[in-house]
Amino acid sequence: MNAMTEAVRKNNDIDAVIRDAPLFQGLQGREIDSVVAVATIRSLRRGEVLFQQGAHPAELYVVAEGWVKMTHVTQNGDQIALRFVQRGEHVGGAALVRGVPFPATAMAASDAIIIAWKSAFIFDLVGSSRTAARNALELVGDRADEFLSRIQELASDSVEVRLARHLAELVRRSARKTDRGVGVEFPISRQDLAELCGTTLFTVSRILTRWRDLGLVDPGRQRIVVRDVARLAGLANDRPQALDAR
Amino acid sequence: MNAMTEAVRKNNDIDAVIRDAPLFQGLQGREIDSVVAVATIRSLRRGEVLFQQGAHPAELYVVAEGWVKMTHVTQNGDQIALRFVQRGEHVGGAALVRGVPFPATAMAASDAIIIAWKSAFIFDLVGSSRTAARNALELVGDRADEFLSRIQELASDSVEVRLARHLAELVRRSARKTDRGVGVEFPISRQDLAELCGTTLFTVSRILTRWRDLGLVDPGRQRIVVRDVARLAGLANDRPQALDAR
DNA sequence: CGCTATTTTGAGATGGCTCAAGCTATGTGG
DNA sequence: CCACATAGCTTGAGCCATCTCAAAATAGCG
Repeated sequence: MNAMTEAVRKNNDIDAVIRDAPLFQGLQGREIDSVVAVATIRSLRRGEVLFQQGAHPAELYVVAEGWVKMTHVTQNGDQIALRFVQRGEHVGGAALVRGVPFPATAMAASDAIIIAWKSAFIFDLVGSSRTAARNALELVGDRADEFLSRIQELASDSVEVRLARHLAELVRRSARKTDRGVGVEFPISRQDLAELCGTTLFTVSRILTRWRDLGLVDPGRQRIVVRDVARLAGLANDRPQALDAR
Repeated sequence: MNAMTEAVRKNNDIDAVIRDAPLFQGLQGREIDSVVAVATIRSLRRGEVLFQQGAHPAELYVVAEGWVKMTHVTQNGDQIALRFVQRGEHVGGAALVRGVPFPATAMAASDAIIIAWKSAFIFDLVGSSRTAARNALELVGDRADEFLSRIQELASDSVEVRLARHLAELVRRSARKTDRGVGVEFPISRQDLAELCGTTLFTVSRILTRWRDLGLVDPGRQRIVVRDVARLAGLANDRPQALDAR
């Protein structure tokens, strides 16, 4: 594939991501065309920060390629990983449409490509399109739902169940499938998993070691492959018998 | 005060609550008048259920008098108290404007008066009024913020800090001030507090006993009076020295 | 090949949970 | 108006999941 066709493929690709983005669902004709027209692209290298917690949103973002980690820092200084955002999803979109500061910092978890729109353009859109306004409400609502399920977890599940659930979710959304199992497709550390589950990296490490001995996962340095998705999902649903030998 | 003037007072009162309700903020003239016109009133006795978790919202509610407890039941069967709703606040409003099932059950925590609107009317309003649409977004966004702060708490504060924070919040919103301190103005059990903090009634009981010995609170059967709001607030901000003797 | 970040493992401490038992307001029926 | 029933609360004892801190092992990377 030469440079030219590669560029064309990329454009089509980005076009598709834009048209499928949650905030733009259902937009028609001129509206969606103008959204595509004014989109800008930027690429991030792993570790680069897209925006900081507390900053005022100036742009709306969608991930076109790669993964972005959203981290919230509490008053006590503890880090919480709110979410890993993948291709097709908004980053910080709920804050932007509400006009409030970002509640978390967004950092590229892998090299990534981000699509961006100036906030003024988005405000116009949401103000003028009933469909976009409804999408904005849904976006924020989904965020609330997600938070509620985190509260449930923290209030009533063990660390092991929480880890199983988040890991199952990550591999469900990941495309890296091998004959040996399904891997998380970006580098993720024990610390990252700990922040996702509200625990410590030590506890995560111990649990992964146990799961490895049971043949559930194949953990590595910044890398995890789930060898038995079904059993992991069983654990995630708080069915301890998922750990029984087969 | 005779029955007639009492009825007039009540009406003015309810009128004021409606006009100040979050979803109706900023509505003008005919719009707000029609909102007032079609409002219906109902009263609940303590313990009565307004709606059940999982039900599809048929009406929008605002509390005109009393308190309503929102309880979410997890898959494991654990109860979580999401929030105690007071006069002027919506109950289940975020679910209604989103058109999703109620995430929690609403039960009167004291005798209460509720103002209600048919959901069709509210959908018309939110669909036709830009102001109401923006208010809906804010309502849902505030819910998300609230949930995020619960996640923070659960992930990084001790039970004692969480209890201090929720109790401080309750008395901040409560109007029952006496010379002996500030009381929560509706009956609230140890179990209720435990559900609010994600702990057990035993742990709550122990902490309250300790606080009583320190002169911080005056706990009773389904009743709590905070005698030193400032020290409690200090605890809530995770400053252990708040417990030092004075 | 050595440096450094990441991970594992160990040992010990502990906050909060569980369960059992007893206590005390409050309301109720006799 | 008393005695009893009951719901709510307290207290005790034991336990255990998880945290903390220290140290060693390992794996990439420059």
